[in-house]
Amino acid sequence: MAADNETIAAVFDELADLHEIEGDNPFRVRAYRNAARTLRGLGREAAQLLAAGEDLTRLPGIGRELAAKIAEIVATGTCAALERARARVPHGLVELLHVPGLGPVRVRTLHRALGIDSPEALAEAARAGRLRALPGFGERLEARILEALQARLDQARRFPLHKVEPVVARLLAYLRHTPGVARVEPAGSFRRRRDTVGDLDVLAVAADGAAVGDRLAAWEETAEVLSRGPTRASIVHRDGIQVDLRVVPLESFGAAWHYFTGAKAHNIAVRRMGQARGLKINEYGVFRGGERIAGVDEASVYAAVALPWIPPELREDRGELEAARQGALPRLVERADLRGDLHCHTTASDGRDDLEAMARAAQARGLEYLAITEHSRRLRIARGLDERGLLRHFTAIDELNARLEGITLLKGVEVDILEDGRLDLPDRVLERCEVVVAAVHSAFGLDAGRQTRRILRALDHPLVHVLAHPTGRLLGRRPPYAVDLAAVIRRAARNGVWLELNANPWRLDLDDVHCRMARDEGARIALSSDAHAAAELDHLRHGIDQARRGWLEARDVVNTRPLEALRPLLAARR
DNA sequence: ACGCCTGTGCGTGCCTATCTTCTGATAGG
Repeated sequence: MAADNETIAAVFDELADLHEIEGDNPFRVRAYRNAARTLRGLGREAAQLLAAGEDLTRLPGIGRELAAKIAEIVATGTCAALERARARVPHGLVELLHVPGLGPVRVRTLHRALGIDSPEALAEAARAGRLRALPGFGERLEARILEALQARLDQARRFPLHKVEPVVARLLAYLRHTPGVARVEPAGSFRRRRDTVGDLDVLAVAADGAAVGDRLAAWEETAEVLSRGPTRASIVHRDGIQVDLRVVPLESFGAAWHYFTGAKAHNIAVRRMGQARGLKINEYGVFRGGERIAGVDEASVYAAVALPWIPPELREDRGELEAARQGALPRLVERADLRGDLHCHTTASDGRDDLEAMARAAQARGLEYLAITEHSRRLRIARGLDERGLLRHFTAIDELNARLEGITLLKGVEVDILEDGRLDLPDRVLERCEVVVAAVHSAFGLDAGRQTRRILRALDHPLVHVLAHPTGRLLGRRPPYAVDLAAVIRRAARNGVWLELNANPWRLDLDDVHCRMARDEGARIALSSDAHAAAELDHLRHGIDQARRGWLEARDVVNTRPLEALRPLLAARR
């Protein structure tokens, strides 16, 4: 199958690294990195655009050369320019570039002066004390490099958002109890609610920045202090994540929060808009000449460039500034918009709570309906139900519904999509279900062609309402299976099948980019908890985070509808 | 390498803090 956007972006990133190490024109390096970024945020497969005969040079930052390379990579998986560059530059140097503290200048120095071309050789030289004498190096850097190599900190690690939430909560509570600290807020990708975060950014308002830095360094969960100055400090948390603290005076709070929230590309775009108006925007405020004209809150920063405030989840420079300028920002879906949940399990298959516990938990969370969707027979490990088991379960649901008030359980199933795309239960059973959720739980390793055909076949089944967790990924544990998601989204839109945004914080697929693609293609989203216990109904809020990053409004999410409006939609598939 | 303007060229996404260092390199959004 044709190379996907991630593959193309990876080629461009590597080209950027290689050219940077060679000391090539920095603008060329940036062009490669920009192109990689454009592709990752594109929301449509470049291969598809090419197949449709579209002109890729209309994409920002893609010109004749890069468009030709994209076509080459789509066809062959690589490109001649990459192979040539790889032949010129020892492979290990690219790895060296990703060691903290090393950039292109120092990597070149290492290679030229000492012949170092791999992390192993670097570690050996550092241990022998041969780095400190090099220009641009010193004893401290030598020690830090050795440490980074030994701790394998050179491997970029990202943490699932929900794993760092408790750390952030404890950190904020701790810093807020510091004398002289008026305010402490999270920023960075945590505030933008990305599904994974690389580090934690925290902003504090205080007159004495060094004192706040000292306080962070003294935190009982601090494992190591990386740097400390009068306005910023960085530490490594005992769980391995880096925490960056920034301290500003009150009048700069909004400008600093905006700066520290990013994304970087969004900041640059806003600052450019400022430039065009003769303004200078930095983390201390918005300045005309030497005069501060805005910055106490975020809204004032945006207002200085004639924009409304933009929700952090949208700040990726993926069109939000243009939308804001036109007054066309989406009205993002909120947790309170959800009226029901279309995917959960009970003790009847692999859940931990029974029907009644799940029903009451859903009601307590303000939901009006909950679809009970046990696994089907094929999924033995989850004690999947066969026809008899499922119909007996439906009887229990009917009985419970007769007793319950204020919450309605819907009779459903999460039916396995078999390797050939058929479903794990016969139609006569599926016809008895009010909600049919179909999902892949096996044969993750199929090639993209077969996996895509398999899923498309399931989407063509007239009794399927929802495609659950469309990529099967588990953050940091299991990559998405190979599937042409653009084709899946188009077929779902055409057939009126809903795509799930699985709110389990390890899954969160569809991801942000594909949620937006679905919206643009006219496919609807079912935002579901996939709860295997009553408490996991709280996972819905993680799904909301991702949905907002995907520009989704309440109307794009089917389970924002009240039950009486949903029932006809469900019935329409019958 | 892009993109704009032009005519085979030229300028090129922002701005600041800290350290590794010494007038720069790296890192951060």
